[in-house]
Amino acid sequence: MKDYTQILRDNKISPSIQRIKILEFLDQHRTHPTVDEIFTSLIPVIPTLSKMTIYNTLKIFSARGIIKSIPNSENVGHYDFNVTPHSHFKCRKCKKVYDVDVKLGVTIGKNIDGCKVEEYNLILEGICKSCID
Amino acid sequence: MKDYTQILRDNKISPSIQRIKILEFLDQHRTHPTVDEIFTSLIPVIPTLSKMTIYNTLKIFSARGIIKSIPNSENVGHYDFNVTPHSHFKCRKCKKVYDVDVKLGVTIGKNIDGCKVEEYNLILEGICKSCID
DNA sequence: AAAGTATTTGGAATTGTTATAAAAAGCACT
DNA sequence: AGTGCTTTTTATAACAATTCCAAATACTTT
Repeated sequence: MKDYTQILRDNKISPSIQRIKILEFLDQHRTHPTVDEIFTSLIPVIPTLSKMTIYNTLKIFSARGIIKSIPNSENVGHYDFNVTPHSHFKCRKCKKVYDVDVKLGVTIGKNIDGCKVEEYNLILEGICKSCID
Repeated sequence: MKDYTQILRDNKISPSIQRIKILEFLDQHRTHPTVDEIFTSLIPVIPTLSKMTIYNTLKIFSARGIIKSIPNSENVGHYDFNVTPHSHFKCRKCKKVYDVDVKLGVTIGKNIDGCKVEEYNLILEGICKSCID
């Protein structure tokens, strides 16, 4: 079990129970949860939890680079504990999202067409292994 | 000037004035407009236009592959007339979005980890050429 | 012209997010 | 332990994007 309190302290974020639980949840659910999913999962643990706290917390975490929000086409925020460069494959059948590693013609920090790349997000869509069979 | 009526007919979509104008607008504004932007631009042209029509139309166009919606992190739909494989670079300073061409380790139709890739969206973020200077 | 189908429209409902201000919790100091 | 101060959480209201729905309009076919 990771020391989430320490992760927060390392990032100069005071480790409230809410923040610890949200971080723990994101670490243990790498399915890119939404605010709503986090809320319904944690409300039994912290019965007074408000969605506002989750929004605030996720914003702080993102700003500190502990997590990142991932772009999508459904107009709902999705969050990822995994901040190391990687890509996502979304299955159009089962709707699951997989982490994949794809070679890119760019790297963080490098330039392209004179533009400095600080981050990238690659989202692949199609039919996943288990749905093809 | 392109024949938007014909494009619609080719895709078995009956060419109403609303649909023609929306398609024309997307073709002539490659800045990935939102529903709101389309609405405020077209309301002088079609004074009775409703946003609902735009939502409907964009959904039909996307389903037919005439346009595509592009993923983002702001929870607002953005649409692109350009459906050929290409990537986007978003400047964190001026907020402009540029079309860029980046080499990918995947291609549409090919497989990765046993998954069939039907589409990809690569969004780069950073500082653009003109903002670096 | 009439009937039937497709499209558009306006308004209400829903959903995700943000703003705000009060309540609660945490902390330092005596 | 109690007072003041700051931070965090909470509930409520406001807001924005989207969807739902039913009526109105336009378009076809006869």
